[in-house]
Formats: sequence, structure tokens, C-alpha cells
Amino acid sequence: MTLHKAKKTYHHGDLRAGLLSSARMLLEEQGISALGLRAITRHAGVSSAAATPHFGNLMGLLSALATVGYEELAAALEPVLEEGAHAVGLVYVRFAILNPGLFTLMFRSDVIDRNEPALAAARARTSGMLTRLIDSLGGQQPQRTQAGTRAALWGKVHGLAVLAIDGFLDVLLSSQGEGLSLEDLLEDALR
Amino acid sequence: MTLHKAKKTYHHGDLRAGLLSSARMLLEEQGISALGLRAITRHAGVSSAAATPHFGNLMGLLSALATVGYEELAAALEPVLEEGAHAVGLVYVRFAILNPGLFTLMFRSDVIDRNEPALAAARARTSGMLTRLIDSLGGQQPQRTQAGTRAALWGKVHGLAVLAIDGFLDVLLSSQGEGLSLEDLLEDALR
DNA sequence: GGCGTAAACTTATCAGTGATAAGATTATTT
DNA sequence: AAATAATCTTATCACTGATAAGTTTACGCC
Repeated sequence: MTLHKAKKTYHHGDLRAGLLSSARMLLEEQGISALGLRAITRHAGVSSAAATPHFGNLMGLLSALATVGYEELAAALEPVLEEGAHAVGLVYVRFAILNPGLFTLMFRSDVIDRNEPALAAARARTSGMLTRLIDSLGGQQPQRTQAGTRAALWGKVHGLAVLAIDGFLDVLLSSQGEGLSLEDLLEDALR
Repeated sequence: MTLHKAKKTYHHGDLRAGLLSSARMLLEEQGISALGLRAITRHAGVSSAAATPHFGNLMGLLSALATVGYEELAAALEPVLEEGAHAVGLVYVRFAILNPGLFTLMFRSDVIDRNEPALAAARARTSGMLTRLIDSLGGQQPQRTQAGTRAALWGKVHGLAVLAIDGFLDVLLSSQGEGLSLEDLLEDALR
């Protein structure tokens, strides 16, 4: 009787997860502008005020969704951390391409609250992984250029992700080499 | 009599420029979320419907503001185009740091309309300058890696700009070398 | 020079948004 | 079993961007 999702009850299981799932679906299918409180709750089959006990307000909900993003990104990066910057960069950009809406949301500080404890924690964990990786590279450089090297690497990876989401890399691809896939381009760019 | 700005008249000079100026001030001082139609028109001392004849709607106004951004960026890049990628990258990132709100707006496709003719033209002009510059570099490379090199360079510069706006570079700076300025860091990173 | 048309701007109003207080329903604790 | 607390709904509020209708000014034309 008790199915996985008991939809009929007044309290239906965990609305928190349901709202996050609805928000994510709307985000990836219709973009960030579709992330209204009413749209999300309507998609979850619930009244527009039902999100309040779980998230407080819309920004709280979107911050929780961004938290999921940081956690998933960390989970994707962790297995390849030992393989070096090239592999990590590839996974980073791939994550952005596969979850463009979520990735974009994670950096929209006007819509999410970066002081939210859970979000700040997930963010710190993820960026700590990257910082440690970057620190392990080129340790024998003169100290003056170390920070520059880190910034360059980080900037390149993040910039490629943003450009890929915005479709600039496809422009680069189609304008020139024909037999080149996006994966190949990233391989070369991250070398 | 006819001063530069005749404020008292019913039609006051060019409201179009006045609204763009108000929007820009609000943008840089209070962030993108302060860019409401009512806030902008109120700041310009005009009714909330006064923007309609000039811009159609809010998205039209913000698209025009982003157009200004692309034009200013192009004007800043043009004088250093001959000096190579390093100088151009530096100017690019400096522009982002000096106009963080405007730079961010230029890439927020949910708030501006990229099909707006003037915006599309300014955008094409600016990115054409960068494309030509990138094409002039490393022409003797094997063609397979050419697109990769372009993407890497473009990604690095744009990524550094985004990271700088988000404050990540300051984190990198303060966590390590003390006697390093942001300019020095960018110098090294863009090498 | 005056008239008529078009443009700029205001006022008033509308549907839609996120937030919230108050009430109804179910879980949980004792 | 009763009491308390949590979840969810309903109703409402202030606010937003858009728009139609009306008012004021500019401008081309005779």
C-alpha cells in the first residue's frame, strides 16, 4: 500500500526534497527566470505558502538548491583529484555543461544567500578541494608567480565553463575545424 | 537660457540617456537586483511609465545599458589591440573590475535580450575584435590545437574577470603573498 | 503664424509576485 | 488519550512591470 511516494496525504513525505526536485526541473528546462515561488510550488502540487516552513523564503529555497549543486560538483571532482589538474578541469567543465542552470545558479549571488550556513559549508568544501589541488601543483615555482599561476588555472577552467554554457565554444568550433568535438576542444584547451 | 539640461520642461531633453545613467548608477551602487523599472524611473525623477516610449519594457532598457557596456569595452580594448594578448587581457579584466555591475549585466541573458539589434551589433563588434586578435596569435600551430588555444586564452581572461568580481582573487591574494597587489597577480596570471 | 499630427510623459489600473497571519489538518510526545 | 507541535491551506497585503487613456509639448506643413 504505502508506495514510495504517498501523494494523497496532507503531509506528503518530504516536501523539502520534492520542492528542490521541482525547482531543479524547472531550472534546467526553462531557465533561472522560471524559478518563481509559485511556479515551483505549483509544479510540486502544493500551495504557494507550503515552502515557508522548510526554506523560509524563495532565496532560502534557491540557496538550498545551489547547495545541492556544490555537493554534486564536489562528488564529481573527488574521484579524479589524484589525476591532476587536467582531469579535474575536464570534470569541472563537464559538470557545467551537463547542469548549466544549476551551475549558473551557484554563482548568482543576487538570488542565493551565500551566508546560508549549509551553502557556505558546501562551498567551502568544494573550493577547498580545488585550492588543495592547485597548491599541490608547481610548488617549486618562485613564490611571486605562484598566486598568478593558481589564478590563471582557476580562471581558465571556470572561464571555459562559463563560455561553454553561453555557447561561445560552439561558435569557436563551428567557425573553424569541422571534425572537432567539444570534448576534443576542451582537451586541447585544458592542456 | 537653454542650459545643457533643461530640467523643468515636460519633455526634458533626452530622457533616454537620463534613464540609462540612472540605471547605471543604481546598478553599480546597489547591484542588479536594484534595477527595477520603478526604481530607475524614480531615480530619474519621472513617472514609472515614462520609459516605455524609449525602451518598450524593462528588458529593453537593460539591453540598451548592456549595449553601452559592450561599446565601452570595445573602446577600451581598441587602443591596445596591437600590443598583443597580454595587454588586451589586462584591459579586459580591468574593465570588469572597474564596472562590475555593468560587466555582469552584459552576460545575464535572462535579463537582457540578446536579439536586440543594437545589442547584437555591439556584441558582435566587440567579440570580433577579440576573435581577430586571437586568430593573429600562434598561426603556425597545428590546426587541431588552434581552436583549443583560442578557447584557453579566451576562457582564462574571462574567467579571471568573473573570479575577480566575485572576490576570489582577493582571497587568493590575502591567503598567500602579502606584498602582492591585484595588478601584479593579474600580470602574472596573464603571462 | 497657426493648425494638425505625432511624440513624450502622466495617471490610473490590471494581473501577477513573494511574504505572512490565521486557520485547518496531521504527527509526535507524554 | 490528550496536548503540543509541525505541516500545509486559505486569504490577504504591499509591490512589481505592463498598458490603455488622457494630457502636454514638439514639429512638419500650409
